[in-house]
Amino acid sequence: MIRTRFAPSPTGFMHIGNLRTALYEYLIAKSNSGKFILRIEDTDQNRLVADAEKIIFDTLEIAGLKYDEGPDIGGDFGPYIQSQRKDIYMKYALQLIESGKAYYCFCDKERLDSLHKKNLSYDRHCKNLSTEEIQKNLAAKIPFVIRQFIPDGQTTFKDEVYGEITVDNSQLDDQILIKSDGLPTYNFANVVDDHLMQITHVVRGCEYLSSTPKYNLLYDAFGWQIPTYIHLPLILDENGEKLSKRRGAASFQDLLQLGYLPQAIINYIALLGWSPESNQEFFTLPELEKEFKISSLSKSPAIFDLNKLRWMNSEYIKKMPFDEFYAAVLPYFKNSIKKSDLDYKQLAEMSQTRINFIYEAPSLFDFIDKLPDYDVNLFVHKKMKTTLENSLDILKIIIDKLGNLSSWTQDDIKKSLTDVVNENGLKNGQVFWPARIALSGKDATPCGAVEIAQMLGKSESINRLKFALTKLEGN
RNA sequence: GGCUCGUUGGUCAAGUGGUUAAGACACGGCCCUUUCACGGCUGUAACAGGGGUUCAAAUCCCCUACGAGUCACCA
Repeated sequence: MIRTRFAPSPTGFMHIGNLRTALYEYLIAKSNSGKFILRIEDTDQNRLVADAEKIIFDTLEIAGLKYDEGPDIGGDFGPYIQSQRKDIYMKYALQLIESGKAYYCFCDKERLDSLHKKNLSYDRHCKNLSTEEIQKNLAAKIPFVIRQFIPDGQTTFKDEVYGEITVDNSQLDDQILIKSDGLPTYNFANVVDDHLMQITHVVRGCEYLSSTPKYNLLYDAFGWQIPTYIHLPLILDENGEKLSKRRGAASFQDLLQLGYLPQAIINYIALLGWSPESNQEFFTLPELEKEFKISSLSKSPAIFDLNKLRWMNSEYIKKMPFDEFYAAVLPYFKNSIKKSDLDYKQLAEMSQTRINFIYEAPSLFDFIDKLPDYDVNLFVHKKMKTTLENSLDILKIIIDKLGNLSSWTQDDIKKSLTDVVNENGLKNGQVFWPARIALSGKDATPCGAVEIAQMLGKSESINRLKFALTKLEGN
């Protein structure tokens, strides 16, 4: 059975690249009836952030990535938090020392720094300490780390995405397995846990590609079975650089805050680095589970295009069942529009195809509370065949006609305006265009003159039409 | 710098020796329409460069260029 794991370190926010990794791990497991496991990698005590775990739980929850085992729900291979597994790693590290695959190192920081300055890798200064020296140092409580001994030769591994990769072991440092605080390094904890948790497919960003040989050397040193590796290409920002907080949205939380819908985000990032066999581009999570194939993962990095995400978001808004959309948008209308006798349902209907984000809906109707300052030239429209002159004349007729209306329904208003068209031998646009401009003061509105007049009410409508008259006359 | 990986339109991408080199976003045009949006139709635009192999190369090989990753007691 396939088992994958998502192993974030609790840094306090969910990078979009990490979320995609989690998504693919989830999909690889689920598309094969496997298990998806969550493991928290908190071995760096210097980077602990409060509530960071909660953000991970919440993100996966909102994204719909349900894990089968994890810190908060348990499982047969716990604990699922690395800081709670400290003793396990030490035990395995000592086992490697026994078999000569690892060794104690007592070198201090100054010594290491000086090597580093000369661009040298670790010189194995402590590799051949005698047993007595080691015992003496340990007894004297000299701080130590445990290093992996990298043998000569070459290491080859196979990645499902990148194929076979061979690296000369001379490129590899005798890496630290156990730090001087007694906690394991990421690489070591990762190998031990993936083995103990019976992870079959190791899925991670390709920044780990070059350290993979070290992993294999560890698996070999233990005599453990090497997992299937799946390295994922990077996600870059619009400048082709790493996604960063500075340049806007780098995290899932940022995107949510900007108004992107979780399903739209998931759908979009699923397509960054993977493509389906068909041309389908809208996927629910269950559909992804069905369609996902490791073989159609891409090798080259992808640029995160907010533009396309925005489009996808607007598509998700359009697809929402109306009641759901209405419930989501209603609070925004109530908070942002002062006029209270409005038919919010109608506003919602008019909004759904016109916005990229739910919160944008009220701004479509900003002309209701206050007529904006507008340029008189808005009345001129070539295609509508309107000019400053005929707009003035026509508006006079409209004011007259609407002023005589006793009932102010959309049907009544529409009939009146249509009458103006017919009775004066005009084109629709010649009446409706100036009316809408006068009523809204905007060249684009989410509805026509009739609806706007009805929303504003009779007296406000007449006022605005008369105001337009003075503008045109003063011209 | 060493090592490793990558390179199809502005962006995401299909493509696994023979195609008019898909599709989507963005951009332009047209239609629909009392504006805008939606919807429909349509246009511009790509195999990084150079050598091979082959009857035939975006697809295979080599070199170059460019980009990226990595070389920590970070993950």
